[in-house]
Amino acid sequence: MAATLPRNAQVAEQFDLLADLLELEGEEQFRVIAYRRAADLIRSAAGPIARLALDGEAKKLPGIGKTIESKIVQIVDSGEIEALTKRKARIPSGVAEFLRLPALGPKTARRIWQELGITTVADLKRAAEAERLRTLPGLGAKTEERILRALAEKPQEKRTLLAAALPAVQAVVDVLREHPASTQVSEAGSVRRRTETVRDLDIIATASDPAALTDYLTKLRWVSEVEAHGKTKATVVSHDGLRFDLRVVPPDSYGNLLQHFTGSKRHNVALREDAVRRGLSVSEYGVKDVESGEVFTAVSEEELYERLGYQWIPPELREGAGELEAARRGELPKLVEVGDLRGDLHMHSTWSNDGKNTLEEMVHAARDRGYDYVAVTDHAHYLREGRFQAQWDEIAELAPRLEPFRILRGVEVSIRADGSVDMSDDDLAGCDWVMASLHSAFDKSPTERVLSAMENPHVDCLGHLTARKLNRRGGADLALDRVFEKAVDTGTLIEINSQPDRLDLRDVHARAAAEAGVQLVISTDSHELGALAYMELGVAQARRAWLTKKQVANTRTWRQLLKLKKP
DNA sequence: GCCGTTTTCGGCCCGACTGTTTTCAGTCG
Repeated sequence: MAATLPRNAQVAEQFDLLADLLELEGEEQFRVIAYRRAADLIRSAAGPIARLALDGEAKKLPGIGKTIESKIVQIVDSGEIEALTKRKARIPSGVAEFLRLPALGPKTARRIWQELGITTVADLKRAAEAERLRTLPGLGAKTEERILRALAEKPQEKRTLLAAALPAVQAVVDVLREHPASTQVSEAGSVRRRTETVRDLDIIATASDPAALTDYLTKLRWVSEVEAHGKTKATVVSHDGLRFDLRVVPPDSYGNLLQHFTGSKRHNVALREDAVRRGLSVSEYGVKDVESGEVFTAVSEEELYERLGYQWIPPELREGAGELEAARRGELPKLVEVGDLRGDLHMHSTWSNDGKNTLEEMVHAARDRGYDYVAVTDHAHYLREGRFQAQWDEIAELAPRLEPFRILRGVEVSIRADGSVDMSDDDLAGCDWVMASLHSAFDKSPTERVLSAMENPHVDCLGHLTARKLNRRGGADLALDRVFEKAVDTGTLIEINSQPDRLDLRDVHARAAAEAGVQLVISTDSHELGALAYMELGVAQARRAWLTKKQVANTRTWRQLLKLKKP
């Protein structure tokens, strides 16, 4: 039974498709939005939504009511929402694909289907080429052109990793700040919220001479393409393919605009809905009192949130996931910061074949970052036949010279297909710190293997739990709620891995883990000196997960941490 | 379809841009 529960992603996909099809049928907009919202919510839920629905608990989530809950149960029972099955029979599958094309919304897609009888993307292309779309009133040459251009483009470029976006946007912000015309410059958008990947990089500024600033951006050396260039707005693409969007705004509503362009969309919608209930209308230009017509503008975000009755909300929390309610009550958590970390507990050296720097170099670099301790966690399979003892000898020789900084004897073991780990109990018993990770066979009962690894009394922490790789693979299908429960029972810690393409646990899962009572560790899994700085990414992820210093084990001294972990 | 410090009915975020139009619907973020 439990093994066959549909994944949240599959459930969400059905609701999204149902929303598309209803929209094509001209269904009322708010029903459609309700399904899309539910899909969104389900996709980011940590536990299996199907189990909640079966228990009648799903409708307690905001945005899911009796109807949607019963539709989730239909998916469990018969594999598909009944209403979806019905509509799939009525609407050709190709028509829903039209909606993915720019400038093609449901109204237009429906007319193309019903009035021209076009039901596949291939036919749509042919019709556009034959200039047949413009026979419909309201459609013209430009629309045909746009459709053809979109179809010619390569499908779905990859999203930019935060690790690439962050230094790039910071560099551009710095450059713009130096320009004499600029007064205030800030990153905005998803990069400011520190989402794990971003599509484009938003920057907001105020300036004495806005046109001079947008002009300056378009003429910077590294700009390869100028997509838009006006007096208050410019979009440029860099040689490495990053898209920057600069908006220059009036100084007296800088707070309103920074808030608006930081998003997220979900956060802004929730904020505005809440404002409407209080007789206020919020836009990027100001807060209007509907009754008196008075408009309040804010020079800072702090002012704006205060006017609306909230604590200032850190950008990392602005995802419409309960932050407004918490901020209204003044109960936002004090989020963990990079400076809180006392040590890095996942790091490789040349003792692992894929490590680029020696143990000595890595350890020195960790100490230079100001940590109190570091765990050397090379891969177990490179430490056979005396090599483990040899590594310990090196550590023993090095350690006294660095005191009081502490080098921990660690190891990263792999969780095998049978749930055992690839190092003997004797060797493990000599370690200060043991990480256990999935490295292969991700589809072979991953949950049971992870649960079994946690039963091992030597395993202190799970590394990169789902083993996902951003832009490459989705990660193991784990029953995370069971994993978190077992982690609490056994006293096993769970890592937030800071590698740019891992960031695993992801934000919503880390939040669920902490809420379940799991202690988390933020570590870098460094294979070279420069990677130690990835701690910033892991911390950003932790902040998106609402984590406080207390919920992150390696904000403690090693002595304190010893009391938390398995004996 | 969801939801409730006016409401179990009647609301549901806001504005810009675009293309095709003579005043706006559709799409997008």
